[in-house]
Amino acid sequence: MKKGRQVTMKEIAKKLGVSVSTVSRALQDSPELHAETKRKIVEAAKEMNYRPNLLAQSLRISRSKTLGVIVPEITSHFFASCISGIQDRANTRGYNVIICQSNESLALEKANIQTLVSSQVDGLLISLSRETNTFDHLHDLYHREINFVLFDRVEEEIPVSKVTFNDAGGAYEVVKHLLENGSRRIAYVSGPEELYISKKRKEGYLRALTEFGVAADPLLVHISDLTLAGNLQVAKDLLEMDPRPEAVFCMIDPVAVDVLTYWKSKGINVPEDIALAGFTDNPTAAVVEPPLTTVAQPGYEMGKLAVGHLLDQLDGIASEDPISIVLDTTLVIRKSSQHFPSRP
Amino acid sequence: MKKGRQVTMKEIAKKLGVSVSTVSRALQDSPELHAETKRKIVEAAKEMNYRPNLLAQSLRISRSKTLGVIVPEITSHFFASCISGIQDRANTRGYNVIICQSNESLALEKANIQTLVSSQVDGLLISLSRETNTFDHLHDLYHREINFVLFDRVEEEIPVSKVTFNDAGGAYEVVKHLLENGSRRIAYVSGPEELYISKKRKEGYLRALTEFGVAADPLLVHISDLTLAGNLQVAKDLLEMDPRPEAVFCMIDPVAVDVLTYWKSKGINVPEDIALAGFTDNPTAAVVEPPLTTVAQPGYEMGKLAVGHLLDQLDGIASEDPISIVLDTTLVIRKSSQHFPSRP
DNA sequence: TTCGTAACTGCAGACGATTGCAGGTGGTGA
DNA sequence: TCACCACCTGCAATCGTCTGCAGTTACGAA
Repeated sequence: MKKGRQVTMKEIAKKLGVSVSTVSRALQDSPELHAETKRKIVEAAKEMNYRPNLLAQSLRISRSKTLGVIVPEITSHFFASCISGIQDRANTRGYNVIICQSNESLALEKANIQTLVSSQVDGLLISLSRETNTFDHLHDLYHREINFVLFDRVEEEIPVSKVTFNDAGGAYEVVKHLLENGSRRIAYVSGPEELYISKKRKEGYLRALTEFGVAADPLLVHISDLTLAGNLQVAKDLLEMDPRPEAVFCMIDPVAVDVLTYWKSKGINVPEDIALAGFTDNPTAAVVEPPLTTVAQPGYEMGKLAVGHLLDQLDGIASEDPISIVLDTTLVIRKSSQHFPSRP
Repeated sequence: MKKGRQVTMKEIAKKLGVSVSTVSRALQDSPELHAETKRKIVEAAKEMNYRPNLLAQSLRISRSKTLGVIVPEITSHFFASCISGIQDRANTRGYNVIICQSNESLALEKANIQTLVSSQVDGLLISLSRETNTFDHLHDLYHREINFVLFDRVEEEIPVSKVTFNDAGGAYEVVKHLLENGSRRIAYVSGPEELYISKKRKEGYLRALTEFGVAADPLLVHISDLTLAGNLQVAKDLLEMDPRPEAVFCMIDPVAVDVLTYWKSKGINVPEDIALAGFTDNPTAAVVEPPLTTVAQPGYEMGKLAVGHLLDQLDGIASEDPISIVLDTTLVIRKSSQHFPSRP
C-alpha cells in the first residue's frame, strides 16, 4: 500500500534548522519574523510542496470549514441542481461540502446526520426524506446548538431557517392556467398526503378552483405512492372516471410523464383529449411528446440561497433567529395543456 | 452565533472523576477495565450524547476514512448515478465521501484536487473534465503516492487503475444494429476529437462498418462542440447532405435529442425517414418521441466498482499494480432505429 | 562597561482521541 | 507481617498546527 505521506512543518523546520513555530509564522506571513528567514521558509515550503493539514487546523480552531448536505437522492435532477448551487457558493466562500443521500429513508437520514456531526461539519443543509414523519433527530440537532438549514422538503415546526418554494403559488398558477383554457373538471394527482409538497400544492389547486367558482370535488383528487405502478394505476383510474376530467395536474413531473405514457398506449391524445400539467420542470418535461406544461423550480438558486444563509449564520452576519426564504416558481407553458373545452 | 459544542471525553472523565484514558478504554470496550467502571462510563457517555470527534481520530491515526470524488458535473444523470454508487459502497465500508465538481474546467479540477488532498482524504476517484488536456496534476498525485482511481473519463498514460466502459464495443453494437436493419450510409456525430469517448466510439463505429464491408466515408463523420447550437448545426448539416444518411449515431444522448428536436421541427419523421441512435441511456432517451435507441451505461455499477477497487487498494486487499476494469454496455433498442432501407 | 530595548525565535500547551508503560491498590499465601 | 502478583487506572506522548509568553541576541545609549 502506498504511503501518501504529506510534508509537515516539522520537516521544513528540521531541514532549515528552525523551530516549527517559526515555520508556522513564516507561512502566515507574520510581521514579527525576520524577512530573510521568512523568505527562506516560504521558498522551502514551496519546493517541498508543503500543504497544510486541514485536519490538524480544524482540530485546533474547532472549525472544519466543511458543511454537510443531506438530500433524498442525488440522481434526481432537481436535487443535483441544488447540490451544484450549494457546492459553488460554498467553495467561493472557502467551505467544503460533504454530500450524503438518505435514499428516502428515515433511518439513513438519521445515520447521515450522526456521521456528519461526528465529522465536525460546521453546519448542515437538509432536505427531508419521504419517510421522515418524526422529527426527534432534528430537535436533537437544534438542542445541541448545531447550525442547520432545511430546504425544499422542510418541517415547519422546527425553529430553524428554511428555504422553500412557493409551492402553493406555483400550483395555483398552473391550475389557473388550466382554468383559463376552459377546463373545469380538473384532477389533482397527489403524492402521499403527509408530504409537505402534497399539502402545499393541493392548497394552490384548491385556491385556484375557488377563485374560479369551481366546487372542489374530492373524487378528483387521486393519490399515488409515486412508484411507477402507483402512477400507472392513477392514470388508469383517471381514464375510467365518468365523466372524465378535462385536465389533470400532477404533483411532480415524473408522475405526469408516467400518466402520459400510459394514456398514449391507450390511444388517448394529449392535449386534444385531455390537458396535462406537471411540476418541477425536469429535463424530461421538455422532450416528451407533447412537451409538458409544468412549473419550474430553480434548484441551483435554492441551493445557493440556502448555503448562503447558513454561512451568514455561521459567520455571524445573519441573526440567529430563523427566517423563511420563499422562492418563486415559474409557470412553463408547453403543448400538453393546450386543451380548450367549450362550455355548453 | 450558536456554539455547537460537542461533548468530549474530558467532560465525561471529569464528571465521573476518572481519567480520559479510562474513558477512552471504556468506550472501546477494553478488557483491562473493571466491568463496573466501564458500565458507568458507557452509560454516562450515552446520557451525555457523546460522539467521538472524527477529526481528532483521523489526525491521530493519519487516516481520515474519507474519499474525494471529482466529477465534471453533478447534474448529469450519469455522473449522479456514479456518485450514488460510490456513496453507497463507500458508506457500507465505513468511508465518507466529499464530492466536487470541476464544471468541465481544468483549473477547477486542479483546485479540487488540492483541496481534497489538504483535507487528508485517503484516496480519490476522478473523472476528468473535457478541458483536461495536460496531466501534470495527475502525475503529481502519482508521485506523491496518493491513491486514486480514474473512471469513465480517463487518461490512458497515467499508471493508475481505471474503470471504463467498453465504449468501442457499445458503439460497435449499436452501429451493427443499424447495419442489420439495412442502413449503409450511417453518420457518426462525434464530440471534440480529443475526447476519449469520441475516439473510442468512433473506433467501434468504424469496426462495425468494416465488418459489413461498408467503406468509411469521412464526410459522414460530423463533429459537434456539444453545445445546443453546435448540435443543431450538425442536425442541419445532416439534413442537407446529398444523399442524406440513412441512419445517424450520436456520441451521446443529448446530441441525439437535440438532433431529433430539430428534425421534427423540419417535418422529418424518425424512424420513417431516417434512423437515429444515441449513447448513455439518459432518462430522456426513453421518453422522447419516438423513444431513442441507445446504449446503456450502468453508472451506479461503475461507481461501486471504482470505489470498491480503491478501497481494496487502501486496505491492502488489492495489489498496488494498476488494473483496468472494463464494464460492458447494453444495447437498448427502441423505436428511433426502426428504419429499414431496402437495397436496390 | 552596563543597561535597556527592540527584534527575533523557541518553548510549551492546546485541540481530542489513543496507547505503551508505569504506578497504585487490593488480595492472597507463606 | 511481609512479599508478591493480579488487576485496574493514570501519566505522558503522539498526530500537525497555532499562539501566548519567555528567552536570546544584538545594538545603541548612557
